Amino acid sequence: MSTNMIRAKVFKAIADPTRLEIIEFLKKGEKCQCEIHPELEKSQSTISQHLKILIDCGIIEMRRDGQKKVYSIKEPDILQMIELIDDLITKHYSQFVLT
Amino acid sequence: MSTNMIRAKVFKAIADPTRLEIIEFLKKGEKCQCEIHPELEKSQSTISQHLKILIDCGIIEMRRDGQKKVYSIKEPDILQMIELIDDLITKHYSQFVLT
DNA sequence: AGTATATATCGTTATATGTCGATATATAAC
DNA sequence: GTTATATATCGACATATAACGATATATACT
Repeated sequence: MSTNMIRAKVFKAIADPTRLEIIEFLKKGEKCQCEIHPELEKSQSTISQHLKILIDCGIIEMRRDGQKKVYSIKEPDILQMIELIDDLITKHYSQFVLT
Repeated sequence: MSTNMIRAKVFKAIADPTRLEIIEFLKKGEKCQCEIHPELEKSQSTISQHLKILIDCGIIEMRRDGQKKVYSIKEPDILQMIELIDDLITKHYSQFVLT
């Protein structure tokens, strides 16, 4: 698999509104899946699959806590990436206004 | 449109191997479309559409030069984001090796 | 062992995405 | 104006993705 295919896979893992919501929610601290899916108003099944995608590319991590599985941000650089995207969005939109 | 939907849209714009190849090619300097599609071995139609996506989210920009349209990286932060992704990939894979 | 809670997986569906060939449009050169 | 080159758009197709309900599995508690 080429470098850019791997890169694309990781970017794709981030490039979804629901997964970005999960990342934002985990900024508040570690959360179990049973807290995440009611918060985001998505089915348990859906959240389970999104969490798997984020784990598989190393963005979040999981530990068991009894019956629960508790998720947290593993790679804080992800937050920096979201800030960079926000900067880009701000610049792009302000340019739209100006032109 | 929610913040995370906009963020997702921009991340999606980056999250494609062909578009990442375009970005890499443009690191060498500005290029016209007629240089890009033979280099990447994709159809002119395909490259045209990818360039539009990158322009629409403000990652690259275009200027006309006679018959040609010349493209360049508008937002160098994109390169920093790719570096962050590469770090994440490196960490994730090395962890796999260790465990 | 039996029940309750939490999570994972399966099968299905709707929509989005990437790609191409064919064609349309735009600019330059003659 | 005609021709050549460069780019954009259209229509079609294959594949990927996101979502869900239903069901299976795993853990904890009696």
